[in-house]
Amino acid sequence: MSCENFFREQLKLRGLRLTVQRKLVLEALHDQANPVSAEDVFTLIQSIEPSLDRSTVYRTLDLLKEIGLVQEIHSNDRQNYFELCGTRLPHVHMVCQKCGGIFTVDQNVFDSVQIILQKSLGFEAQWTQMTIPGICQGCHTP
Amino acid sequence: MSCENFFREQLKLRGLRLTVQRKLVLEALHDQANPVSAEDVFTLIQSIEPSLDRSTVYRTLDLLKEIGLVQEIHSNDRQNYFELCGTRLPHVHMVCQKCGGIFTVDQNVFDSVQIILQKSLGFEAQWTQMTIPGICQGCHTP
DNA sequence: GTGAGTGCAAAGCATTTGCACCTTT
DNA sequence: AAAGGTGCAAATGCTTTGCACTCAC
Repeated sequence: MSCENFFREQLKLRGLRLTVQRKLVLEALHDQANPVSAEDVFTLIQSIEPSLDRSTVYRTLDLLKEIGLVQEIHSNDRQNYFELCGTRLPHVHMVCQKCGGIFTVDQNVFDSVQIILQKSLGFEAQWTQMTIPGICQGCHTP
Repeated sequence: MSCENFFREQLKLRGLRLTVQRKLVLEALHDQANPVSAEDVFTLIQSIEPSLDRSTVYRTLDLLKEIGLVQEIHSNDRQNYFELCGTRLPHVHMVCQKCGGIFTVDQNVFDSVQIILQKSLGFEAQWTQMTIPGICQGCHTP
């Protein structure tokens, strides 16, 4: 797992340590196809290491974010989601407001809008860090 | 104030009532140039009507959202923001991840992307219900 | 051995809810 | 009079924090 080596390296760089808990969080994220909430990560690890605490999950997600291994996705439901980055090309998430289904599109779909925002406002949009709400095909015609 | 008439009309349509509190919330929003948090609304009204409760603010904002007079903006700080939108065309919000500044663009900027998502995935995106994270001009070159 | 990291419990904070009383219609 | 609306207080849910103990280095 190249992620883990990179993580270890970055930790050493900062005088931090690679613990069992940190490995578990990284692994849990690595196994997911879709973004997961902190609670999801917590639950996933529960079965392997029941003693792990929620606060450790939060602290580790924060750390991973800082290092740049993890992206936080701001959703419109209360909680935020996390995703290991680097495994795929940058992509944008959509969430169906009815069924909760998650869909993705390639970031380049937004290239034209990106340029408009850039030129008109000087705003550099970060598409990969958000979730587009909407209604999916299945829920649209029930 | 045409907002209030529209509000009154929509309330009647649903068998709901126009109360002093609801008028105050609408008024408070009407006076703001920029989006405000629920707490802001609460504070603004405090000086006029100190007995008004936070929960009433939340309930009223919810109601106004449902009616379509108010748009909710999901920011990156903890709290969300609200904005009266009956007076303008539907618009999309952007939040600077550094300074927290809120910017807006007209919804039609997204027309082309809307069609792409629609045709390729059958996904009907709801642009006005999301917030685009990014870096604003001011924070980009400090 | 030393300081970073953890679990635990408690605190924060924005928001929501249950309920008895009040007010609009 | 009836039903919707409000204030109050308590609860909720996600997240953060303080602290003493533990463990990676």
